[in-house]
Amino acid sequence: MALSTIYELHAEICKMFSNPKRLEIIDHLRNGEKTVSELVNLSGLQQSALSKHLNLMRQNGVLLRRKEGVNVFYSLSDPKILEAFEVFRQILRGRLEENEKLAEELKEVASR
Amino acid sequence: MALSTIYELHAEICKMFSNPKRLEIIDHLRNGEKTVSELVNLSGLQQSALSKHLNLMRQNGVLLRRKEGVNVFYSLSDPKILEAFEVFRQILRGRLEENEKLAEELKEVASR
DNA sequence: TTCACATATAAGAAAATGCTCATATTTAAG
DNA sequence: CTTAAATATGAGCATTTTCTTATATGTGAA
Repeated sequence: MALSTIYELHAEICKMFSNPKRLEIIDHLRNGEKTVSELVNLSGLQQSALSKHLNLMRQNGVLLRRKEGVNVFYSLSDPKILEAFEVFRQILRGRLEENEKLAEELKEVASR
Repeated sequence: MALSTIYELHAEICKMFSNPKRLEIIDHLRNGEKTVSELVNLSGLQQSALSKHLNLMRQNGVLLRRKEGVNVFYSLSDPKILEAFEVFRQILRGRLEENEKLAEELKEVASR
C-alpha cells in the first residue's frame, strides 16, 4: 500500500472518485452529516455495499466518521473537494452543451 | 456505452485520470504538444501501452491529435483540467505535510 | 514497388473492482 | 443476559483494467 510519487497519490484519489455511487454519496453529504441508514435510503445501495464505499472514502481522508449510540454519522472532511468537483462539472457542462448542439444540428439535418 | 447521469459522466472522467501514467503524460504535455515517440521516451512505457493511453484520453476529449507526415502530435485540449488538478494537488500537499508531521512526531517518540 | 520507421490494434493473462449473500460486531433496551 | 437494530466484514463471482507480445496500418524515401 506504499504510494510514492505525486502521480500515484493523485491517481489514487481519482480512482476513489471514479465511481458514480461514491460521487452521489458525497453529494448527499454536501449539506452536512448523515447516518448510514439515511444514506442507504438515499443511495439505494445495499447496506454492505454502502458501508464499503464509506469506509474507502474515510480511509482516503475524504469522509469523517462520528459514532453516537448505535448510529454512525459520516460527513465531508474538506469542502475543497467540492470546489475541485465544480471545475470538472464545468468541463462536463461545456461538453454536454456541445453534444446538445451537435444533436440539434443532426436533428435539423435529418428532418430535411 | 451510453452514460446518463452527471455522476456517471463525472465518474468516467475520474476513472480516466485514475492512472499514474496518464497523469504523467498529461504533465509532459503541460508546455505543448509532443509526438508519440517523444512520449515513449519520457514515460518509459511500451509504445503499444502508451498508444492506448493516448487514445483513451483523446476519446474522452482530454487530448487533441495532429498528424504531420509519419509523426502524430498529441496536446492538451483544455487548460482547465490543469486547474482542477491543482486543487487536488493542494489537498494532497496538505495531506502529505500532515503525514510528515506525524512521521516527525513518531520519530521523536521513538527516539526517547 | 519495396523498405524502414512511426503509430495503432488485437489477443491473452493477471490483477483490481464492486456487487450479493451471509455473518460478525457493537450498542441500547428490556 | 437476551434481543433487536445499526453497522461492518468476509467469501465468492462477474466484469473491467492494464500489461505484454505480436501483428497490422500508414507514410515517406529510395
